[in-house]
Amino acid sequence: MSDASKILAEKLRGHSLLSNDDLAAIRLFPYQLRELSPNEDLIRQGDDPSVSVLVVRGVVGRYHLLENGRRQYLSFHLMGDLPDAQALFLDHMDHAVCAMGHACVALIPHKNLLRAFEQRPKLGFAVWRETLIDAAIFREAITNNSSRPPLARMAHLFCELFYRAEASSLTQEKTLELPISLVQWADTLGMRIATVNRALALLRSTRAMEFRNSRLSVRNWRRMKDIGQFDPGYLHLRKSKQPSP
Amino acid sequence: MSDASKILAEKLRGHSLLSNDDLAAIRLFPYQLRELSPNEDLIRQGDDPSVSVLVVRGVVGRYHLLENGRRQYLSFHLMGDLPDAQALFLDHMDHAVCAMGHACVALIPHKNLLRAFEQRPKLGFAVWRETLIDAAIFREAITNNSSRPPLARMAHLFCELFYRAEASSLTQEKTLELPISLVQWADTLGMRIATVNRALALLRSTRAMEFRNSRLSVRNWRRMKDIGQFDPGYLHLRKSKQPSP
DNA sequence: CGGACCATTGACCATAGTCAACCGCCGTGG
DNA sequence: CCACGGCGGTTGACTATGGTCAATGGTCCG
Repeated sequence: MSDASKILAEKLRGHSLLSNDDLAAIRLFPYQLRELSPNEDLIRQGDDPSVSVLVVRGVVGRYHLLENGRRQYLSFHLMGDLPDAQALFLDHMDHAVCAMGHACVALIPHKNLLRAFEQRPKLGFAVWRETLIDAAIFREAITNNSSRPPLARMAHLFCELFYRAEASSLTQEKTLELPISLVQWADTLGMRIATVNRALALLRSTRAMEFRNSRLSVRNWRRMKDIGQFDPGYLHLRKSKQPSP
Repeated sequence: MSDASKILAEKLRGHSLLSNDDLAAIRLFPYQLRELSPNEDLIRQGDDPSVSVLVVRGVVGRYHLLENGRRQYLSFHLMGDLPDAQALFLDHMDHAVCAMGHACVALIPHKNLLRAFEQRPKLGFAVWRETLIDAAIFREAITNNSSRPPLARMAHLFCELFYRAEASSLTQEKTLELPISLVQWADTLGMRIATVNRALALLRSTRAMEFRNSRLSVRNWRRMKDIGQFDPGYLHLRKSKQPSP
């Protein structure tokens, strides 16, 4: 089984039960690998891509471009994520997708995915579920950015990213590589760089976690969860209910 | 064709092309009507519903319950919306669904929906698309609440609701019934009731729009769009591309 | 009639935004 | 080789915006 197929299969198996036939169908998807430089745009607002993106390595982000030229980052994606699955069924991108640091993605043609979903509805349901988890993450971001003070807001986002990374075995020694600058955290959380910096300093002083040199280190997960008021339920990472019509 | 089926079909036809067989399948969905009082919870956080909700009349909202007991409203839904479609594939609700004013919903069993989606993938794709538009609305809410000042933030939300209502022919004489109190607007936009009130007063003074007695009246759509920096692209309300595998 | 809830307004204050200066690092080019 | 410039991060001082609190009035309903 090729690399990208294995990554996709692993990801979907994180929440969905797939039959051997489903796995075989995944194995048949053709794809093309693409290396990305830091900050490189993969898809722009308004595009209508004909391939889907699977993150193979690194971190990919999605963002809205604002009238004043600034960005609002919407989400970050790690290995196994499908950051633009919605393009399968929507005719233009309402946001852009870019690489945060160096990254590698696999591009899978829409037509192969769609054909597989028609023939194997359960496989489609698994990807559908993936897009629904995506939406749950957006909902949490609304709440995070709208109703938590700066410290908790940063902590919550760190908790989420770390938790998701652990679920995909992407952490090493309680640290996670996140090539995201303070300006970018600011443009994610709806704060200013100064506030981000002060929040980071405060977090460091709690000894719960530390972000430095593009690495997030977790020192005390329990305390970190408390500070961020983090409850991972919304990530729906256990096996979810399977449709049994 | 029964009422609820007609409403659902109309909604899906707003963005998807459906065959006569697809429409026939929709007509076969059994459902139960339920009347809701203002503020009545329909689904609670943590529930695992076995029926899907279709809004038939009134306004329905979704919200996160916060640690401090306050609410963060995530979205509002008008006639034709499926405010909990994600429950089809996720095993517990990460948020609650409630009626904002008096409302009426149709409850459709998951098992009928899922069986139809297996037999008629295109029908499933249409509902999938619906959930993807939902996600696009969440993304816009992130941006709205995180990076627009109070005045623009209110205006943007009003624009979105009015635009969606017009698309479903739910406005009368440029006004829209929205049984949502100032506290609830505040809990939606991440502001305080005082700020909401001042923003509303300011909006009134622009003569672009007015919200009073649960009614939103649009006086000057062009100016309103400008104030809210509103671009309806993210609502994906034209016919979207159809899968042709 | 009394109480609850919603809307409105004013005065005060705290928080985060703004602005500016500075540091360290790195890559480039003289 | 070093000088330079740019970028990312850090910090301090000031300020403006929006949050807090309190008081008032209106309306609906029991």
